[in-house]
Amino acid sequence: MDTPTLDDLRVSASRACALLRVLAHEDRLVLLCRLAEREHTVGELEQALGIVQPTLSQQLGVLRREGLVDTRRDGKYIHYRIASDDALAVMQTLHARFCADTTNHGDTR
Amino acid sequence: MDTPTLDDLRVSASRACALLRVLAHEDRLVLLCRLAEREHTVGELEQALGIVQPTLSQQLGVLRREGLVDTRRDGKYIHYRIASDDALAVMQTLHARFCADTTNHGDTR
DNA sequence: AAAACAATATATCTGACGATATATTGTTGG
DNA sequence: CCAACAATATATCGTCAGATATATTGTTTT
Repeated sequence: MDTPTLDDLRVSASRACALLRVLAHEDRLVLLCRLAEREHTVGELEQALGIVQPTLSQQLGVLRREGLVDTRRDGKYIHYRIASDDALAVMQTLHARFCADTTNHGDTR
Repeated sequence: MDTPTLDDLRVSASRACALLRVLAHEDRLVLLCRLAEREHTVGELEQALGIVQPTLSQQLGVLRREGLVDTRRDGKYIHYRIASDDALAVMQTLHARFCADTTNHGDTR
């Protein structure tokens, strides 16, 4: 468990970076927050988050292509849910750090 | 501990997103990996990572301005170290997910 | 303490990528 | 076949990364 080779590090960093690039977008992050609770239809997300539908669809498309979410069609509606454990793990870390309990204002920075 | 208001969510997402944008860059990620072990001088980082000095200095500048690293001058050399617990927490999550022990190839995706 | 040298930082420019908005097309249910 | 919902295509625009040149800061030697 010592320092990895530069190549190994680069390979891991490249993969991690690909995930981070998808997460580093406020709309997508908020979408994933909601989806982390439970699955949602596009219409629900649109209403809950106030994102206009085409924008929403594009960002959902990014999440789909990158494998962070999966879809399920139920008649007219399409339900989205989180599909990536990696993404979920990062989301949980972020939640603990940035959405922590507002009663506890310990500034651990 | 139920669903936050949209405003709260947006505020948290905005802050988290700011961190993610800084992390979502392969060179910066690799830099932070090395700095997570111990502090390093610019010259050490340059040699260890094969990044040309001006590029390195620019990325270190980003990390500094965003408060992810801190510096200490020792004569001719400037030592960099990680300064943000938030960044460190995300780095640890990423390490566990993407740099896991190569002997254990469990694909938990 | 001044000159020469080494380490680090900054400025400027160019090219490429990513985001947004608008328009259009596809699909489902009645 | 019409209305509502969702996805996609396209054009425009801004932002960011990388390269080169240059500036700044500190150290060492005399």
